[in-house]
Amino acid sequence: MNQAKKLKDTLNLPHTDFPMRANAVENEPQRIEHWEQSGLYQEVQKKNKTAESFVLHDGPPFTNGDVHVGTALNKILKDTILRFKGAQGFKTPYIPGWDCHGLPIEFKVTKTLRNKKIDYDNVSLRKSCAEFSQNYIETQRSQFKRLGVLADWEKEYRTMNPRYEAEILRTFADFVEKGLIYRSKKPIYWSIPCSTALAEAEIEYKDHVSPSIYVPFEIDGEERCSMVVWTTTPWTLPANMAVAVHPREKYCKVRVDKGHYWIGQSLVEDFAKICDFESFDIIDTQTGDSLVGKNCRHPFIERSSPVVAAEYVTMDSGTGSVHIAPGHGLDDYLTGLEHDLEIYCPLDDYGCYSADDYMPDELIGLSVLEKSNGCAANHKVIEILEKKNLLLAQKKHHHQYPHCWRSKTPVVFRAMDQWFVSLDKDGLREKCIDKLGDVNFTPDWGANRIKGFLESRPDWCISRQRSWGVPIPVFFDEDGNPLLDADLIRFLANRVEEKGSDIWFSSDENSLLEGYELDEQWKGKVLSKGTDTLDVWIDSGCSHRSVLRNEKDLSWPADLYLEGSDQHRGWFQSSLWTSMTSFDSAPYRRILTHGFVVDGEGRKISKSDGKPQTADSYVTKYGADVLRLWVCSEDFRRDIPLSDEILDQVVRSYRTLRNTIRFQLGNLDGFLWEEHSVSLDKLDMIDCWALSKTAELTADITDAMNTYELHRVVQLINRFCSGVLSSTYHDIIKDRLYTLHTDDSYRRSTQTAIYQIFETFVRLIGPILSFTADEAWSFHKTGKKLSSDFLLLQDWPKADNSFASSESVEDAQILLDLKESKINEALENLRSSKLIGQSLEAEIVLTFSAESEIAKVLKRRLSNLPELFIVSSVILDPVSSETELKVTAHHAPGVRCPRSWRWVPELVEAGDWGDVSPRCAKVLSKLNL
RNA sequence: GGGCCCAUAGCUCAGCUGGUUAGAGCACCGUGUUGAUAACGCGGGGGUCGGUGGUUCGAGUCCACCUGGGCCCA
Repeated sequence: MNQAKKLKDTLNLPHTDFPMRANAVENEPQRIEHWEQSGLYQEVQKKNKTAESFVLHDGPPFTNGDVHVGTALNKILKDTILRFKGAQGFKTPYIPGWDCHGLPIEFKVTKTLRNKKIDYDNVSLRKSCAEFSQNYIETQRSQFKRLGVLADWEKEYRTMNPRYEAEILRTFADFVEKGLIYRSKKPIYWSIPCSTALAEAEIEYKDHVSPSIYVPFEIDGEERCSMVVWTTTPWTLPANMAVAVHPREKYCKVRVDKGHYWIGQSLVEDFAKICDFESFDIIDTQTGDSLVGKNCRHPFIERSSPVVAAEYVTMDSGTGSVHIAPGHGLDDYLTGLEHDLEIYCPLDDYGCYSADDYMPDELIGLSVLEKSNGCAANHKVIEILEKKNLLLAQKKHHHQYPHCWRSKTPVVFRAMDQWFVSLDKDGLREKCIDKLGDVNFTPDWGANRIKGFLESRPDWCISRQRSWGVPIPVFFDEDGNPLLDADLIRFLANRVEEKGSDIWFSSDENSLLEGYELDEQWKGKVLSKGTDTLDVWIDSGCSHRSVLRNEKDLSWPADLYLEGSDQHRGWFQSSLWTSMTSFDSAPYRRILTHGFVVDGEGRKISKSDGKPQTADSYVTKYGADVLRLWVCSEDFRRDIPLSDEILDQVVRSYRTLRNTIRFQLGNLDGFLWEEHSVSLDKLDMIDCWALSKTAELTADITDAMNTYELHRVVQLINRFCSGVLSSTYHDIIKDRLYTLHTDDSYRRSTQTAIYQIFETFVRLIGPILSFTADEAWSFHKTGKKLSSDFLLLQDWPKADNSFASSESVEDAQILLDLKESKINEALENLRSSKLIGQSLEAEIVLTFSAESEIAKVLKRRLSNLPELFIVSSVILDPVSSETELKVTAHHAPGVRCPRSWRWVPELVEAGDWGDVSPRCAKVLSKLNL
């Protein structure tokens, strides 16, 4: 064996079994299993059992697919925050949930059943939906676990659980009791052949040719002067209740032989052409505003039709005046609400005009359904207009029109009776806005956003003509009068709690009501149960009640709701309404929102791009810790970009972190705290400095964590890792760690510091890099990959300020600043001149004014300087004149010690090892061999 | 079309109440080391702060408008 090899064996080179590469794809699942088998979640709860609690209430993801990368981001943020709070000593019960009901599932299941030609009724459809939902709960749960999410999975909540459903009904009962529930009409999509309501998702848009007609509405009290509307659904004219104009657009009064017409200014030419007017004059021009308030006469029904203002009126096509049928369109409906128009819809379930006081006899019974020979209702309406000479023009109009996904026929908008929650009764809306003042928002504009929604939303339509949901427990008598009774609903809620909401669908009216004492007025009546279900926003909006108030580990209100910013309109809002109604206070103390995952260009990610959307597709490639590090390195309050470039960068910084930890572990090999640690007041200068930097880091990270600025945490970690450790501390201490005697006090001093830095640093990254930190901790404590020593059971580090303003730390900082600026510059010059390679080959000369401040430091720390600057020797050259400190460097004189690689004046003999520096000789002499 | 929000080096982020040549980490280029080695050190080149106009002695930082993007509505 050659001398070099032998000498190398006398060094204390780092050694650890902590692998350089994570091999996360294989190792992380093992760790998850280990956590689960050890009951880590329960252990953490046990540790903080008696402490103040921090309740993060989980917003339930919808159970209709694999976990999306955005959902993964959400759960990772929650988990990171909870791990931090848990380490801080808070009791952090975390019960995840699932949102089960809703149209997307019902729609998918219905499609599958139909494709398989399986007959179904409400009960069997609901059973299939429940199975569908449950399947995805299993899938998503395991995908969440794979991300490292620690939770009380045993107690997870599902909105389809009977106990949960019962609380939904109790919430509804509260609404009823407070008199907030009322019945009113609202237009919905209706499929005539299927005789069923449709949701937006069940609509397919197809090319369609509709008749387009121009119809004058004569203005009351103005002879031969009309507003003119343009419509492509003539059959809705009988339901016309108003004519809308844009308040700020200009309108012209056009004079032709037949009379005068008000037409949007920019549409006059087109209009005249379409109507074949030979000539026309414009005799007046007004803004829409000044037309508002006029009254028109319906063209063929004895009814007036006021001119109203609507912002959505455009001058793109038509006449600038819009036919408003509040019972047949959503815009029309909202305009109707605004102007107190009747939501009039003279159409039965089969799409035929029904008889009432208004409907002309010749229209009654006619179908509005489009058949091969056209639409009977359209034909007749046009015929009536022609007869009255009120058809200014008629054309064919090609456009996209909604069709029913099942029957493939055009759907109609049809107002039907729905249940609403009155949001203004007893000042509910004001109270909600008011209570928002007690809620903290991160980012703070969240308050503004939710407030905007609260202020502007119309009354809440909570009924849906669906099967997969919680039934609205209402009965109707034979005249259609509803029986809506809070006590009865609570009675039914108790039954649902026992049997699930399926009983509503599987039981008849008598058995549902069995055991309930009806009021006198209802006794003996033939009652039939309603068929509507509740809006699913009620479902999830009740979670604070069903979960926070019912689980004994949890408490109400929650300390934190943390969801995507879309939930300002969704869950945050629905939860607030239900909470205010039942408990007169908000269910959360703080709302934290994150943005959406976008691609590298900042555009939304969509399936059509072919880029992966599921969390799994990333986890199986990069592992969970890299994904967690990505989440936490982004400022999640705005859009969160994700691209290969970004992930590559995250991977690199992960490797750096991992390697830094590995270096520390390697240098703690054989170090036993009880036996070898040095008392803190005896630590060497550079070790004190490193510990003071660690204390700063701890304070900064704790601060960033407390304000949920996780990206700042990651930046701090990275900077510490490279700036404080790799390029400075670790670089400097290598000499003493490797070359001094194992038990040398300088070496032990440094190991003491590393030990503390390691324990602090690993705890600091623990909430984010949960797998890696736990792995490192286990190796640190037991030398093994998996052990029962869990990082998560450790307390959050406290910033140790004992070194903050010590002379050692201040001196070190001055000297390190000098190193980073002038020393490195001098060394680099030497290196680029090919005079040295590694810096140990250099000798430094420092010329400085003897009276300067730095002179004192240099003199005081002379013996530390070579090590600090990583050179072989340092010569001080104090001068009496006032001069700026100057650094010169040259190749060190003397000979190179083959063991320490330092250049010394001369080598001494060290037995079998040959010639080494005196310092190394001393070390070697102490070795027991 | 409306409400809310975002826009600083190739990437991820700092830049407090407006004030010297706009910072960090990563990447890149060059280079050293081969005793953290599928690692580590040193050096260097990159932004005029999305655009335009304004307020001001002075603006990345305030105001207006515009452009691009996101969420939610229509």
